[in-house]
Amino acid sequence: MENIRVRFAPSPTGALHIGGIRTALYNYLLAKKYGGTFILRIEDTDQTRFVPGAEDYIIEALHWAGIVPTEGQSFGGEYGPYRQSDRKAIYLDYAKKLVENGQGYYAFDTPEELDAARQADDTFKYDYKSRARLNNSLTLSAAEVQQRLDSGAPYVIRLKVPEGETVHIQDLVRGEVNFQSNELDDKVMLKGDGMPTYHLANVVDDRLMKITHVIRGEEWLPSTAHHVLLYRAFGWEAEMPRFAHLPLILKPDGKGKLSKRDGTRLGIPVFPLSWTGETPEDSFVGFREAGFDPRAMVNFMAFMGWNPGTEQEIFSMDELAEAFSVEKIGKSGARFDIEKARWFNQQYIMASSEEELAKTVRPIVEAHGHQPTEAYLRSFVGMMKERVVLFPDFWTNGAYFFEDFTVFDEATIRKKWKTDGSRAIFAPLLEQLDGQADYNAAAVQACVEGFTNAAGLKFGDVLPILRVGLTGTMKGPAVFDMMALLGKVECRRRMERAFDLFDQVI
RNA sequence: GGCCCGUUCGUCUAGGGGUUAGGACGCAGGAUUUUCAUUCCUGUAACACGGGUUCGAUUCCCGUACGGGCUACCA
Repeated sequence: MENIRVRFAPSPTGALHIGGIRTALYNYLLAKKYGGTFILRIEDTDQTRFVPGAEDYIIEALHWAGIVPTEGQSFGGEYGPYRQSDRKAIYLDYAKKLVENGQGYYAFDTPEELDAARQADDTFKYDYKSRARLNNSLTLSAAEVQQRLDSGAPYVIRLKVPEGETVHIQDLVRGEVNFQSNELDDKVMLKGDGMPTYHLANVVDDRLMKITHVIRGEEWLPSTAHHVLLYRAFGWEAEMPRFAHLPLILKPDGKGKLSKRDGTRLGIPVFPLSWTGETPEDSFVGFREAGFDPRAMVNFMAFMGWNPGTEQEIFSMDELAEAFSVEKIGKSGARFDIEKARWFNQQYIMASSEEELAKTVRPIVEAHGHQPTEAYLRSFVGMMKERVVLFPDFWTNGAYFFEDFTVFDEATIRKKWKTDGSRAIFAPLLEQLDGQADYNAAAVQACVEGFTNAAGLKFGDVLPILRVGLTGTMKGPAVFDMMALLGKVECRRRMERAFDLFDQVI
């Protein structure tokens, strides 16, 4: 395959759903695999649904995910403009061409009239039958049509769907799909406000931008028949792009496709980035803010509906592009499973260097009022990285590296600490620890072992006291490693504070 | 309702006329770690149903059921 040109064409109506990210990803992967071009086109033809900030959101989300366009809105290129509202005149030309060729016609029926027709008959369709009795340039005289146009009366341009044909679609994912043209309605191509509908704009732009593959969600499959008819009407059918319709992403629970509401309802992210809408109901947390590594999100999304056919699970973007093929895209909907996403994230965190992790974790720690040295922070993330799933877990599970604990594991202390003697027993340990010239893990361990043996205790009597005394919890990295990082003075301070607490509380 | 698409463990999926139907997540148990996590081992669990075709269907065909999408001057 050569000169692959694919596009991701979202509508800026709000935050970009995770399904959109996957569509963008598959397009990107195909382009990357064959050295093609990945284009971002903004489909803002519905002025009533335009949401300020949505375009910026889309671009930022793509950058964050590493699915970066090589051409398109805000990325430049020779086939612009890439925002459909900036291409209005182009669509008008093509819509008129349709009328001139006899493949389209002007229609003057008002939305109210059409609503009424649907009210009267719920099977009403503006099609090859009904157009003969409706208000359009097929039924009106040429003079009357011209008069209406001249008077500035509102009109739309509709596609004149041919009668009695079978439209064949060769879908890369689904194989051959057929539609009877008699089932198809005469879709509006140019709206009353002069803007094109999705169908016209999409076909015209894909043609003008030399798109070779249309990879989009399954919801577009039914209207693809109209698109094929449109290519035919313009005489472009022979160079029509190839179609690939992706399976939908389904709700984690219940039935139906994943919706933005599922995120809030289940407390899981279904958007790449957080979005603040006008109301709390229209505001959502993103994968980024929830603490996901974008590489993990991408890896996870890649596997929703596609599989390399091998047993490898962890893929970098480069590996994904290498292994990707449209033929391996599945046909059935994939249920969104946040547990799997969490597993991927854990894998990526464990595989990350301390340097990388420190960079991500620093802002989290600083948000809690601490400015650790880089060395300290790196040791910290190194010790914690096998014990976290999401980035915020570093703080949630490891705050004691930076400040005193406020609650501690009382159950363990009750078992191991005696108010009438433990303090005296452990006092020598504190002294011996203070005597360590080099407070490294091995030295501290040797010291603790020496104390344990001399006191006739078992490791199991001493370690929990140290661990809970230092951190408040029984969960965490190796005690001696933590002690070495905390340092002699801090350990002594913490133990004395803990002994006081133990005596008070137990 | 009409048109279109789909259906392998709870989930993501591999596979494909004759297989012990494979992997991953999750869950359960065990080993290691005198913590937790990691790691390793083991277990759990699936071809929607009914007819064909065939020596043989989970795999091919047709139905049914179920699920989904579309059916706007929204994308």
